[in-house]
Amino acid sequence: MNAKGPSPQKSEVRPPKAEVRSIADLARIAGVSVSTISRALTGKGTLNEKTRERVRALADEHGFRLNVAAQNLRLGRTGAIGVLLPLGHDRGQHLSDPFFSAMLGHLADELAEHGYDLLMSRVLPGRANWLDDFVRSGRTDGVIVIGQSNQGAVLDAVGRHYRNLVVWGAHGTDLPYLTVGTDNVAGGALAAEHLLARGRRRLAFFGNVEAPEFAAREQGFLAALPPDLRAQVEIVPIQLTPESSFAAASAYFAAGNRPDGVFAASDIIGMSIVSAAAEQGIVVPEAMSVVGFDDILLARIATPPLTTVRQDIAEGARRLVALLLQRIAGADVASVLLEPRLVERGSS
Amino acid sequence: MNAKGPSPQKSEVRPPKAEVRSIADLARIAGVSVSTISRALTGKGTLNEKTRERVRALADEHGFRLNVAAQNLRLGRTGAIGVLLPLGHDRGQHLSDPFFSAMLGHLADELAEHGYDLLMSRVLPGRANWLDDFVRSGRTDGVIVIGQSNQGAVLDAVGRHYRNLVVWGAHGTDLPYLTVGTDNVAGGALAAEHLLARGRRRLAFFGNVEAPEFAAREQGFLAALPPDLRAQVEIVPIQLTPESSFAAASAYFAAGNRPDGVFAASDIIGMSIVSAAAEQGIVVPEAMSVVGFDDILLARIATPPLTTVRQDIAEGARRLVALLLQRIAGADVASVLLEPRLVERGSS
DNA sequence: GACCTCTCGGCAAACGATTGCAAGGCCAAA
DNA sequence: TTTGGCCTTGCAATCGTTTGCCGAGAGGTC
Repeated sequence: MNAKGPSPQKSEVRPPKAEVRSIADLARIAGVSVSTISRALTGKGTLNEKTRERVRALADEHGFRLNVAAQNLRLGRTGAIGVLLPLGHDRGQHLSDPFFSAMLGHLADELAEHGYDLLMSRVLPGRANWLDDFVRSGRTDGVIVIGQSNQGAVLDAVGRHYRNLVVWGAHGTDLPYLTVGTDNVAGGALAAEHLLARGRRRLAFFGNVEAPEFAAREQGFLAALPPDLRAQVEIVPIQLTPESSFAAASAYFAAGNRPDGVFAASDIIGMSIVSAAAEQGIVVPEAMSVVGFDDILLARIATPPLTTVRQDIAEGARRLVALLLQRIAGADVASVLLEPRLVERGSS
Repeated sequence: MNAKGPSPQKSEVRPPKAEVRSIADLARIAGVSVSTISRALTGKGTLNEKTRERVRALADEHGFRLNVAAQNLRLGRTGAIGVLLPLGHDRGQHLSDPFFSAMLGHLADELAEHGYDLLMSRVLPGRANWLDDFVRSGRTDGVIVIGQSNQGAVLDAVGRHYRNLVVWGAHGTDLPYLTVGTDNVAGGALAAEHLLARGRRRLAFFGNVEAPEFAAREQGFLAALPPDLRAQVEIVPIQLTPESSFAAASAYFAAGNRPDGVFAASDIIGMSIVSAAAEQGIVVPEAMSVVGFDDILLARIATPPLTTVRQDIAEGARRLVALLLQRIAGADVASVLLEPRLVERGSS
């Protein structure tokens, strides 16, 4: 149990001396009024430096911290930002995709840096009011939705009367809410150009085009192909979970389909394809090139390492938070479109 | 933008009629007192059914929802559970492991099912008081810590005076806090037995033994080996991130080491090893068997699919939440130890 | 018609903080 | 000694709910 890494530094963790639950309790002990305590602990207002020090020491001694809930109620804010993941018809579906969890991690860091808590909520299916309900409950000062999924209508409706809403996803025209997202059309084009440059001609696209993000990737992919090839591209509808995408890919190859170049709408789908292909004796990259999308951390340690269209998740998270906080502050801000980048690895 | 999947069902999302911010506003409009509004909307207390319906309709009409913050303040609770991930000296480190994100997703579901929000917080390194501070701020009704990491001392100190604390991790004796975790020693033994059964004799363990979870896996692994083999096992210290584990594995193989059986302390490490081995021309599973730990979703779609010691994450999340809520309710509960299971796949 | 019993809904005090306003203390200048 | 000004700190209202207590009617019975 000996700490070897980051070890305890500042002060010791110690048990409280007496039960001090509110500033009123502390005021009694200190022999001052509650306002003095408040001013001492928040640092707001003017107060004699000695008094402030004395109160702070006393608070420390009793292990007292201001109650954030009460503070927030009084200040008319919550100090928390909601992060919502729509489309969870399968438990764990979205979070199973490392892209989402990476995004979540970066959002947590970024929000923490700005003093906000991150209130996470998976959205259960079927409730049309999920977003409206969440917003109205007043639990957070703003909302970040990761992925438009097929919930465009809901986002539109809420975005029209609720301003503190930022969505990760495709950049539509005239959306009533802010978006931050990768240029999926450009990303699809990158994949197409790369497969063409590798001499691939029998092409396939694997992805679920119900979601606007994926639809844009497909569209960009097709648009960048010469017309004769474009007409022959096979579109394989596929779900996001590893199991179902693996199963679909297996079935596809087992049916005798033999494309020589595949663009997968996500890295997870890409890895499923590689794995399914291997089982059918199709060797990647010799017999078939596979290009993914996202550049999740695991893409590098896949076997073979996955060529992919990289989205800068960290930058995305930074922009999402920045935009939202500016909007909360009342600033006038615009949506952001990030440029994707092709990362060539062993799978193509 | 046409919704195809779960489509809007119940009521329409609509803008509010007038500015109704508090039950006082609504009371004025309805011509009743605030208590009546409260009773109508919460369903608590007795109220004429007709009045209740009338108030509810009016609230709906104006898009009014009770302010959760105020409600919680009054009720002396927060309605939120904190989920903390310690040891984040590398941004995104822990969340990059699908194990953590899967756990997080299941926790979110499980908590939502019990009416709690999930307040997520990555813990920044170096602050010895991180947990104490968080607990004292009163932002949540309870805390779930995912992974003991090297923070045993901190957990001990806080656990002694704060009861609503549950930790995912190793099951120590006489810990002052509740734990839910897999029997890591048994898991290590499963891996050892499996490698022995495959006829492997030149064994290696890859993992970071600073964390008690991993140390227990190593210990169980070693204990299950015959003494002569045990003495020859190579212990390769390795970090959790994909990049660093891949780099370490690469260096290890490049140095000419050629074990024929490897036990990796996590699936991510296992996949890194397979990938690094492939680069050096070591064929898995023919020349070397690899066994991972966790059974993350991706283990199935790895190439080759990864043999691994499965932890039941969903069950773990369920137990974590159940234990915490029982404890919050004042019940007397005990820590839980889950049995791991070996899942044989192509990598061994 | 008087009295009792219910049922319904209003009053007001909490929950734990923040903050505008003003009172009191202190010091220096007159 | 008086007065004015500044610095420090206290008073009390407020944020939006919940809920114990109690009064006012309604309805029933004799």
